[in-house]
Amino acid sequence: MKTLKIPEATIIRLSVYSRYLTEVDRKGIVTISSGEIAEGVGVSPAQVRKDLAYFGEFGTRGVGYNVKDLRRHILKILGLSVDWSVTLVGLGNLGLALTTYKGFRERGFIITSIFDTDPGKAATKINGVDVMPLERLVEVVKQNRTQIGIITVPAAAAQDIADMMVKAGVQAILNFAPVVLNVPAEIELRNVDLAVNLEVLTFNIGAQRF
Amino acid sequence: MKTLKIPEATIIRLSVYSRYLTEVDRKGIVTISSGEIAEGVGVSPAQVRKDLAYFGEFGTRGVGYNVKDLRRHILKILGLSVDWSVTLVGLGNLGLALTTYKGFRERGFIITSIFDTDPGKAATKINGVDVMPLERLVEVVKQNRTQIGIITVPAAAAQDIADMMVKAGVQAILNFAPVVLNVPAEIELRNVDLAVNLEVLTFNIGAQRF
DNA sequence: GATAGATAGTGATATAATGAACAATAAAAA
DNA sequence: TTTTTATTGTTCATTATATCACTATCTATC
Repeated sequence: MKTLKIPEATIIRLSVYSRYLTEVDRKGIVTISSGEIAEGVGVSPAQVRKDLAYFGEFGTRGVGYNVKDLRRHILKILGLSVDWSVTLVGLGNLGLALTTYKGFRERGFIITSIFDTDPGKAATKINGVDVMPLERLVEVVKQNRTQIGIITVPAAAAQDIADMMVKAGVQAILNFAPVVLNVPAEIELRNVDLAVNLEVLTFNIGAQRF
Repeated sequence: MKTLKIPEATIIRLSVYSRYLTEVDRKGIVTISSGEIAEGVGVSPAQVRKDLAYFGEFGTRGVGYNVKDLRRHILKILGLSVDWSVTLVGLGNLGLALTTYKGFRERGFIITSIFDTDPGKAATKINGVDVMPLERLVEVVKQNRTQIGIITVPAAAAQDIADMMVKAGVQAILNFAPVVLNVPAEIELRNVDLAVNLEVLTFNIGAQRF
C-alpha cells in the first residue's frame, strides 16, 4: 500500500487516455505502444509511460500495451469500475444540459436525484428522475447514499447548497457556480468556471503584450 | 517588452481574483491586502503577490491594493477591457445553456452567431441571435471578425467544426466535445471535458487505495 | 539458439511552481 | 521628526512535475 502522491495532471491525462483507448478498441486494434497513445492524445511517449508507472506495469517490453486490458486498468484506477450516484441541484439551462448529458452515464455517473427551488420545475420529471424541492435534499441524498453532488445554481445560493450536500453526506462536489466554496477538508471539491476558460483564451490571444 | 512565460495556473487565479474583487468592490471596500484576497479565494498571500508581480506593481507597501484599480488592471491583463465576438456551434442542451449563460456577457463575451445542422433549430432565434445552418459558418464568422469559437457538438463532428472555425479565422477555440482536436499551433485551444472533472473526483474519493 | 529490432520501465536531470523569509517603504503614532 | 507597524515586492529554498537517456526484456528472424 504505497502512499505516493499522484499529480492531478496525471489523473486528467489518464482520463483522456482511457477515452482514446475506447476509441481505438472500437476500431478492433489489439495492441498499442506508448508512442501511439502519445500521438493520439498530444503528449510525449515518456509522459504516457510515467503516468502509468504510478500504478503498476501494464505493458510488455518490445510489444506495447493490450488495448482492452489497459483501458480496463485505467477505468479501475479512476474508480469507474462501479457506478456512482449523483445529485444535481439547480435545474436552469446548465443543470438541464448536465442531467441529459450522455457522457456522464457512459462513464457510470447516474443522476439519481434533482432539486430546484422553483415549485413549477419541482413537479416535472427529467429522464425518469423526479425534480424535488430543496427541502427534501438532505433526506433523499442520505437515503440514496449519493456520493457526488453537482451545483448549478446562481453564485449567491451555492454555499447554502454545498452546506446541505455536506450535511447529507456526499463525498465530492462539482461546482459550476462562479464562487469560492468553503467545505470541510475531507470533501473533494472541484470548480468548473465556464467564463474562466474563455478568459485563459483571451489572455493567450493577447499574450504578446508581455 | 518582456517575453516572460506566465503559468496558466496564474491566469486562472487572476480570473478568480478579479471575480472576488468585483464582489468586494460591490460592498464598497476601497483597500485590500494580499492576505485578505488570499483568505477570500483560498490561496496563500505570497501566491497572490507572486501572481501580480508578473505584470507590475499594483499595490502600496504598508497599505495594500486599491480594489477598483487592481480589479481594472487584472481585467486589462486578461484581455477583458474590450468585448469579444464568440460563435457557438451545436445547439443541444449544453449549447443552449451556454448561449443563455449570463456569466459570459458579464465578462464581455458576446455570442454573435449560432450554428446547428438541424434545419428545425436553424430557423429559431436565441437571445436575438439567429440560429444558422453550418454551411454559412465560414462566411458569417469571417464577416463578423469573430475571434472565439465554442464547440458543443458530438465528439464525431467536432474536428470538422474546428476545421471550419480555423478556416473562418477564429483565434481561439473552447471545445466541450470529449475528443482531442488537431488545430494549427497559432490557434489557442482549450478543452472542457465535463466527465473528466467527475473522474478526478472519483479518483480522489478512492485514492486511499494507492 | 543466437541476434536484431522494438518498446516498456526507470533513475537522473532539468524545469516549473510554490512557499518562506526578508528587505523596502508607506502611513500612523509617539 | 523619529519610531513603530503594516504590507508589498522580491530573493532564495523547497517541492513538484516533466523530460531525457538508459537498461531490461519481449518477439521475430536468421
